Amino acid sequence: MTTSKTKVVEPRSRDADRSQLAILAAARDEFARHGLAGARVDRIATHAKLNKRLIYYYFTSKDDLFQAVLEGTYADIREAEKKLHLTDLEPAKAIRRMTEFTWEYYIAHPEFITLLNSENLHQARHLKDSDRIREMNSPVIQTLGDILERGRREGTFRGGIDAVQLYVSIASLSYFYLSNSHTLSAVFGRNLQTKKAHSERLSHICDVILGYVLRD
Amino acid sequence: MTTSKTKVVEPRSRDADRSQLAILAAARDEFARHGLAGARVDRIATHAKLNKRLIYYYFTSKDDLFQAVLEGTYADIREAEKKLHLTDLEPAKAIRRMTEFTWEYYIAHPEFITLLNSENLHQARHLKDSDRIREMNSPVIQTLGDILERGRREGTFRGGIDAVQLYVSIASLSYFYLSNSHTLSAVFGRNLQTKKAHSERLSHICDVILGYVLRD
DNA sequence: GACCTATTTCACTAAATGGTGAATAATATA
DNA sequence: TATATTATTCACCATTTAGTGAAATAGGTC
Repeated sequence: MTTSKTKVVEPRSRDADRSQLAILAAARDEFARHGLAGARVDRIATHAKLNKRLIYYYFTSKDDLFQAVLEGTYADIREAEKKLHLTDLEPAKAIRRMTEFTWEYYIAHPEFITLLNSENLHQARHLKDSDRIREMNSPVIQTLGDILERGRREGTFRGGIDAVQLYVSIASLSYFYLSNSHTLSAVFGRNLQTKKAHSERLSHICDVILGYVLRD
Repeated sequence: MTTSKTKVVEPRSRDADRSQLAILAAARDEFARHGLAGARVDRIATHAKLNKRLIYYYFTSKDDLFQAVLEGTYADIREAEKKLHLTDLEPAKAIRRMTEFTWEYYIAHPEFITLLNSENLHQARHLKDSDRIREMNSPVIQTLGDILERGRREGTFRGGIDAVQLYVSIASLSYFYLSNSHTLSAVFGRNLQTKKAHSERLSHICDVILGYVLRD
């Protein structure tokens, strides 16, 4: 219940949280577009509609800001992963669901890919420095292990599959295609970013993953 | 047969070809290490042991130099691909050979990965501008199509496999692992760059690809 | 040996860039 | 209402960076 004064409806002119979020959003976009070295702090300030000095007030340095952006990006994907209820599904369905989720997440969050590429160019320096990220261990590996075990007992899955290897492979097949779509499109002379190409790719990926996991 | 004068052993003090090659080598290293925006022209000059002005004399601009580096990088992999004689092998062996080649090429040429990542960050701008690269079409897709057809006729391969999709998948499984090994190692708390981890990965990749290609 | 041209060095610049000290204004607090 | 604190603006700087004009020099050619 707010008072009837008009002031209340208007956004506060000072709001530390809002400012930080605006900086983080603008920074995520800028780093995703241009990489760490190519990103411009001035441009981040402009897009956040805030004074550049504030960026240093809240985030100390360009590198620290990049780290904060990475932390947010990891927090987001971990959050999305938690909403997958793979345990409810039968093994083959669960693997398919997980594969489709991965594809769709990368499609919906292209900045995730370029940010990770940047971080790997820098040898995961910021990630290693971040306690927050290291504490956010993915629940997916554990779940995937359970599903594989379940499928093997049922007799539908082949045995001896390492959950980490499979997880990396599922990610690979989507990530590489989307990350390198520009060069691949140019080299193959065929646009890989159409709706049709996307659905063909996802279908192929599911065939590869299930073809591997399912017993002959 | 050279004369006995000591002078002959010493390198020529002026040699345009040698200078260009030295610049290209230093540039490839610098771009691979730091990306396009992070690369420093001064550093390239220092490492090439040549005056910076020469870089602009031969390559006009930083972007043009990057394009030249990309051209060289693509020329190299195309050259290596040509040496694969996949047609001599039976289908399953050929697919395995191709998969192992891809893995080993990326291992031996880590700069290939970071350069491609940079180029994709820039939406393949330089590649699209380069007639040289667009003329270098990979023979591998054609060969792969032939192998798939052969395997299907023999009855060992499943039908309906698209050569481009398969090619991309083979590349994906190696590329993603190596490109993202820093963040993956940190997240999983396990070093993915050991000799053992490498051989386990390659073995898994072959299982996935052959599991998909071979008929049940 | 003179001359020409391709190659290389030198000295320099304009603009951009990450970063900062200090003043100022809004808000919370007493 | 006075005061302390937090958030924001302003003006500024030292360096770095891609890029360049012009002079010098080496080596082949006549």
